[in-house]
Amino acid sequence: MQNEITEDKLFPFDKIEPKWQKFWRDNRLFNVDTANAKDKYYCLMMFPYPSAALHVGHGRNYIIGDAVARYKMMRGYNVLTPMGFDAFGLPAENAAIKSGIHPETSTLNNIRTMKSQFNRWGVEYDWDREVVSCLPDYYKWTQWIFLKLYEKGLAYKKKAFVNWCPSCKTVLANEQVVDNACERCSSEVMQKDLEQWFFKITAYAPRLLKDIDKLTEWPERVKTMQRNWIGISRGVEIDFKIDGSDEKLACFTTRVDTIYGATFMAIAPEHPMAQRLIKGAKDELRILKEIQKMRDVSKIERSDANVEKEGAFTGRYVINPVNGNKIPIYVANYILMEYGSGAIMAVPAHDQRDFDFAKKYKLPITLVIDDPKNPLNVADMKEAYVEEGVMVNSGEFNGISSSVAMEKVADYFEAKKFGRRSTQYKLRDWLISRQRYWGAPIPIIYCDKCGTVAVPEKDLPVRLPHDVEFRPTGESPLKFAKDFVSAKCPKCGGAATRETDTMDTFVDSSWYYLRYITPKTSDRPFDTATVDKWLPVDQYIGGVEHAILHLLYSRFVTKFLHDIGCVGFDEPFKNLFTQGMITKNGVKMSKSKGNTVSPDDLINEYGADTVRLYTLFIGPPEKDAEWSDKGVEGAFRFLGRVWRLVESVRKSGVVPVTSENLSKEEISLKRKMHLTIKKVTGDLEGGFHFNTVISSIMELVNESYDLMGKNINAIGSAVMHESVETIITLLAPFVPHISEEMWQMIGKKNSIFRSPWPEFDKDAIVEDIITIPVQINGKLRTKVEVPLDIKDEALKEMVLADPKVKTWIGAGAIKKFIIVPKKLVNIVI
RNA sequence: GCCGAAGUGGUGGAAUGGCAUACACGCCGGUCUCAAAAACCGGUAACCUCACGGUUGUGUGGGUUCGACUCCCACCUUCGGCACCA
Repeated sequence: MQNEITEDKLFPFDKIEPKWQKFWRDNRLFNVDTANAKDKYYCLMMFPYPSAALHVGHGRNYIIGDAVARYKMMRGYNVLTPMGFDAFGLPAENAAIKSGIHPETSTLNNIRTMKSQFNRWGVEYDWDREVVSCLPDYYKWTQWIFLKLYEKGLAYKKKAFVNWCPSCKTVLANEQVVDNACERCSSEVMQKDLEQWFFKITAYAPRLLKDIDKLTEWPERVKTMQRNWIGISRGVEIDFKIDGSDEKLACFTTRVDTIYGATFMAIAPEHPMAQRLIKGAKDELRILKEIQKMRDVSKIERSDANVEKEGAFTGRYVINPVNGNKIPIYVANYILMEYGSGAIMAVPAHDQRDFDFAKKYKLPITLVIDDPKNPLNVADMKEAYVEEGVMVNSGEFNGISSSVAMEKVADYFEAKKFGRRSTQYKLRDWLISRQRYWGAPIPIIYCDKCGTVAVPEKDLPVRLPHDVEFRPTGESPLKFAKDFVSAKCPKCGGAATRETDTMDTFVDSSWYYLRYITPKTSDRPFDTATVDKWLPVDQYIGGVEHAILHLLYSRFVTKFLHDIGCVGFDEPFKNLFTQGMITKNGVKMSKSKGNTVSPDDLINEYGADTVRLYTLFIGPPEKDAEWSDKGVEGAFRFLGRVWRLVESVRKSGVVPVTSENLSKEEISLKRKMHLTIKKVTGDLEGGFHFNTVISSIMELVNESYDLMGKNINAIGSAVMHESVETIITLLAPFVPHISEEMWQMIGKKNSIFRSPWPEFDKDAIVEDIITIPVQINGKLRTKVEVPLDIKDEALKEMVLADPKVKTWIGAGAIKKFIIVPKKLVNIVI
């Protein structure tokens, strides 16, 4: 690959890189004293699951983070950039079932491998703060958070239909089900009626939604996803009196304006009143069977919009409060028990689902909102009219627009006490139980006498036993660990048993960013004062795949900790950056697709700086990008070019300090240099535009070469020395090893990361003579060179005297003469 | 269906009301060399023209403006999220 002749043209990355990696570590460049540091900057990357080997696609996240951290360091901040491992979870356990290697062993091995990969990338962290979620000194505090939630009634156990992955043999949170399939293994998810632990995240739904507005520095798409997931609906909850009973049936509607058009009621098959309503009906048994049939279909299957609507008449009626009409009550498969009150008023004329149902069961359809443009006729309607319109058949509300009626009817309902305004959310409580081994045990004890008892804080952690048969059976493997299960009741001291489910790993990852601040505290999860000093996180960087799960759960846990006085802020992440993924052959890089590119091979061939530079140059970092091996070579060539430039300038000898009497070319290079500083700094401050940052540094390198080509004596000039120094400094955050080395080559003693970022000089950017494009009727025709401070009149005269302009104008009359100062001239003829 | 993001050379992309295609990849040519590689220099949107130069051109169709990749309206396509949520 590298023959003798080319050898000396390259830069010796294989020597440079280990040298500086050691230097940074020996000099503790990335270690921060969180208690005393001023001008803090908390740069956080989502901590990874420890997997066997990282590919260049994974690398993007860490390289971006490292570049940000190093840049902020050069801007004078005390940058905290910690790293840890989200170390509990299914893959290690599944691998263990296959290979027989204990999850702890494989996890800790993988962590070691990953750390050495970070090291080779030149990605540095404050390793004194490493957090590993599967170690007892960490999960002790995960359990502590559970206990605090339990204390406040926000962790509770209930029997519920839950998502069950038959392959992973565990339950899943709603957030972990994607297209009816397990997020992890893609098996089709089933429903099971199980008793499980939940966190009451729904209690925080209004705040989680409202505070999204505070997250001004989050990507819009992430905020939208969270809004959709929380899913707010405003409407009215109506109490319908059941005919022949004192009982009421509550239902939620967002379209109270259509109340006069309600022609039937529909309740979910699971509705608690269903059994009672049908009691005594003459074909009670048949109805019961039909309801049972609906319940037997899995909820997920049932919630598919394409499933045929099914229903059964209960034989009972409710009274419509506005007009006293008797409305039949149906049990229907399209009603979800979890949303609203599990019952709806059906308005077939103005809701497509109700329309379909009414057509099938031949129920009446009453039009109450008419289309002002094309008046409707029920007999001709092929689908529900769901738009706004004019109220008809609606008593005193006739004639007004439906949007106005929406409020008036709601007011009327509240005045008459028929119902009340209400807000509903789609968000469901967070199911945290898992019937698996490799997770944090839920700190609960069951006593025959005292019932469910929380493990006292002093007894934490509830240790995960090491030797357990963890083959998945559908029941928690811990159930079969006798020593683990048997416990003393903390209340009465009697024999009791432990909860054997473990916690969802998203609980572990919902608070790790707090632990980094004071990672060694052993009497509490973190020190509040220090955490309040460092958080919210200044910059969070990670993949968009966590837009809902991790980011929503972390926001919830932070708000909870805020409410119990453990932290002073209620949003954990001020700035969020979600990087795009790296594709190869058009698809996401992954081991299963067989299209991964190994960083190790590339680092051996080109060095880490080349891989880093290419990764940052590949495109806008928030967008997906296609990996190109040719592009890597281009990055490598560029670094070689910079290296040779620095070498030539260094060899040229002592720098003349004066920058007076500069040649025209030198002035031009100096201007370019200051423009580059301006552009690079602006592009970094205004977002992470690494691709344009690098291209503008390339331009400066090209111009420096141009000057050398034009004037060999320029190599030794002050301007050239300055330019080279600037190039090295601007490149440092991206290609740290070669930058440190070149920095030393030009005689600097300090680490470049303890040297200041360059400032641009306004005066050096100003040009005396500027080129002004001249347009005629908006089309570029020529350019004129004029002094910067030329007066409009003089400019006009000069432009009109230009022979090209004269030709173009010809005999035409000038209608307008537009001058954009220092930018452009446009003549309209 | 609803919400969000995007659409620019052969390729990745740059320019957010003022010179479209910076920078890089690829390709073509030159210098050096016995030769090659590397390096350095130059060219590279399409069409017309020997050339000078001109015309067209940022998904499509309209509009605003002296001037539009950029703003407005309508649409098409791709990607991502949500979806029987009353």
